[in-house]
Amino acid sequence: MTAATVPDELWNSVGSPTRRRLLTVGVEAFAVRGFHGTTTRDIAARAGLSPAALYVHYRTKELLLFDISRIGHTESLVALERAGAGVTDPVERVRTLVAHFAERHARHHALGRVVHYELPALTPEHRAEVVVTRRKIERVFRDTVAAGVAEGVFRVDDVADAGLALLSLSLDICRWWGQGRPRSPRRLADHYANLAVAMLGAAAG
Amino acid sequence: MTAATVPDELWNSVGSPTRRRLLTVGVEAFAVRGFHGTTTRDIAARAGLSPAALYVHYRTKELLLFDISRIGHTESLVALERAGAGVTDPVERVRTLVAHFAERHARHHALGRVVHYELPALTPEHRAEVVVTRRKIERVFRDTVAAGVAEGVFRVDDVADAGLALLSLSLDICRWWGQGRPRSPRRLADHYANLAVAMLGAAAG
DNA sequence: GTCTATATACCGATAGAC
DNA sequence: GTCTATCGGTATATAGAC
Repeated sequence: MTAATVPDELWNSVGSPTRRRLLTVGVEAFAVRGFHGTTTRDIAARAGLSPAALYVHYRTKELLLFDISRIGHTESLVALERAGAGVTDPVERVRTLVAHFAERHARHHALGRVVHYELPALTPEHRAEVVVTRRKIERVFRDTVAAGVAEGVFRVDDVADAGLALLSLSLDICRWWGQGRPRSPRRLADHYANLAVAMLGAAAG
Repeated sequence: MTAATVPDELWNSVGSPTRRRLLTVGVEAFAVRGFHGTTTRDIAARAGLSPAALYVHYRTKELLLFDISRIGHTESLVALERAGAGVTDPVERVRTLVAHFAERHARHHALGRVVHYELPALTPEHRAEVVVTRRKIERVFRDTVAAGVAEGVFRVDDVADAGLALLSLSLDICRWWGQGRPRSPRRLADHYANLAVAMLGAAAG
């Protein structure tokens, strides 16, 4: 229930099946015990390998975390941009982006915990690389708020704060999901989309 | 900048000065490196003690985390109830609660990261104990939403979801605070209070 | 209550055979 | 690419003097 299955489609860009299995069990382990609390022996055992076999695919434990984080961030940004493609009306765009991001963080809450909470465990260089993608995700939300304000359909005190608020709303789902609060990801996403639109001062049309 | 100072007032209920110092440096260390990534040697060194002296005050590393988590949760609930005491109008109550919780998670973002993200590192018994307090905090927000809906001043799809949304909005601040986004905690809290009230379908009076 | 010294266990990573 | 065996380092926690 708390330990969710990680969908294999996330690793479509990864050719090796063993690497895909390591990415999946890595997410499951890191999400529950954290990066430092997970042993390479545990990861290997979950993947059905000996402790040594891991190092053929990832030279260090941190490189496995980096691969998870890098792919997780990139796929998230690509999916977000695809969801919002062609949606120009600010109200509809906020509704679409928040619903997509919320549903994603409900369905992939284990991956969410790893990419959002294990960031400090990355080397400074690797962290800097994924932070670039994080900033792009934030900008998608902030630019949409700014566009709505410019068109006069949104009314907020501060565009940057409101953008972060949209992000927090959807992202924090990965923290509490699966702790005795059974919900439909789709319904939750719809509710949050409505909350988001209202939050920005637009009519709840 | 990222490593914030932890205010000593948080540990007013703790008599021993050495314990207070251990609680403070424990928060600082756990917030950055996580529970499993922090060594007892590091905690002891930060407190100006030998590695062995820690065990006079806390029999295990987990008991230090538990003390931080227990006090952090209790103080948070007490402060929240005090902030909302006497505020009965649902709109003003939401504004007050969200502003308080948001400002707290900005000022005490290190403590927030420990109590919210290191929960799985507690023993099942200790985790169960702090979860009781967490549920009470959630109920403060949810009950306020429910009251506003009953009075007809709020309009939401689902009371529980809206309550969690208020919580997410304020709580997630501790995740992104101090990462190159300088802000005034008070101003941010005011902005978020306005967003929260609007989110629930009330007039932004 | 603090120290130095250390027991005991485990961790990340490597060596070398197959 | 996987295995068994293991190195070297470090972790939590304890023993015993002061």
